[in-house]
Amino acid sequence: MKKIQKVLIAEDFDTINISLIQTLKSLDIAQIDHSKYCDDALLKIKKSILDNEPYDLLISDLSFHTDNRKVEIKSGEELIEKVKALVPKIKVIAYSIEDKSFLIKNLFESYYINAFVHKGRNSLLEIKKAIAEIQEDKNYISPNLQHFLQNKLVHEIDIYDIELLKQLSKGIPQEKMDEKFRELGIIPNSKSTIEKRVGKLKDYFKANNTVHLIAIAKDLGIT
Amino acid sequence: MKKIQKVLIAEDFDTINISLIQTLKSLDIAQIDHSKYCDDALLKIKKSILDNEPYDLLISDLSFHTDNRKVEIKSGEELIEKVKALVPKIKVIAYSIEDKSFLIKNLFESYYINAFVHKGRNSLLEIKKAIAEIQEDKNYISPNLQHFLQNKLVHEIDIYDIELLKQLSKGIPQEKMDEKFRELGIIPNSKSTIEKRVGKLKDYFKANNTVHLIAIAKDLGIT
DNA sequence: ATTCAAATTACGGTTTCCCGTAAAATTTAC
DNA sequence: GTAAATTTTACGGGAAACCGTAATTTGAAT
Repeated sequence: MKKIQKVLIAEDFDTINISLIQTLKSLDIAQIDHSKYCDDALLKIKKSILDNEPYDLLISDLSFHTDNRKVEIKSGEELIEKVKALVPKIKVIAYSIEDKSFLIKNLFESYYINAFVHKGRNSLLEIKKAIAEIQEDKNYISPNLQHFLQNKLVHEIDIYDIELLKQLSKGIPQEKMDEKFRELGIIPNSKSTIEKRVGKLKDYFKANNTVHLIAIAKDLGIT
Repeated sequence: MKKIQKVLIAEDFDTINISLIQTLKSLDIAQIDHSKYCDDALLKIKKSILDNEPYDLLISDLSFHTDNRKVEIKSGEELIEKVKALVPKIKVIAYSIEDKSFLIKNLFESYYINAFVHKGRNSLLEIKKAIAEIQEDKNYISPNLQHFLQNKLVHEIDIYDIELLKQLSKGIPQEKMDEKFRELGIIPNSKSTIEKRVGKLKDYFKANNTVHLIAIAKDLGIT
């Protein structure tokens, strides 16, 4: 219930940075910093801890373009994970164009983000709303994506299924998946079981074939 | 060689609109309008012609989110095509996150855009440069994408390939693709050619199999 | 019109995928 | 501890994908 006074923005686009900063200023936030690279953002977070002036809020994009600069942290998810590990109390708004249900649900459930704001036509207004909600210790998600959170589908696939989909989308043929799973120490790993699981997933996602299945999984952000 | 005085921005994100407008103002551009929907943008263009005060420049995004509003024009490409047909003299800057070589090449070659600015960490500076170049009647393309224009590989992926990838990711099996293509009036459509094209794509994208291929295509945003 | 190159189509053989059934192993229930 | 149920594994046959080669058609050049 503490007022948010110190905010860090992690976002690579200059255009978006400018507007976000402007918006945050209009909310009378005392200190607003920004980084165009995840690595920079993490450094700022670390420094703020050493200075004993931690950030109250991180607003982070999820995808960052690569350029000639070598970076350690490539995605917003990684950044969020590391930041939350360092400063569990920090609030996080994911601010992204992504609209994959699995991905968003996972951000809330595994990374404990506090808000997901969908980049769009009125997202600045939503950023303001999200900050207001967070100050009340509530979570926020853009209205057009809210239905993702009560979507049961996501619960019914487990880590095994996700690993299977990931390996398939990395090009491991179903035929060789038993070897791969043995290599990774995943059980069960017989050809037959793997075959059946793939079949179940196709059934579940109403996919005509494995190619279709992977296309669907990609759309949902599972892989 | 005429100074650009009247500009229309077509861009759905509020954040980006604000920054673009701010940047254009700093260039002393007399009139700056913007639309969050392509349809609106086209209407503004039409009105400007009727008023005999046509726009000198259109800065357009390529992809627009759909929301509950019903729209006629769904993409920046369509908008650009229609606008250039109405006002051949108008200059166009495509301002997008896209970095697909075939797409960009096609914008210059088929739609005669005058600049392609890649949304990124310093894109506002690039917008300024692009406008300066356009006023000298030159074209502009973001430095990190310049190699696309002389890249021969670009020719190796065309609309046919993209359609093929789309149908595969929609669940049409390769085996039945010949029927589907005949249905869609796409030629060539023999099993053999389709098989060879899929093979070429796998080769090109270094995919182990079709499942892998579609995963890669999804990641690249081709489908 | 003729020739030549390139693109398209046809086709056969091999591998992988797909689907059902049944045996073996593991878990659950009592 | 045993029986039943569930899960895992094995296997066989048909379908689709994969791969090379060769025949045919198309298109461009002259």
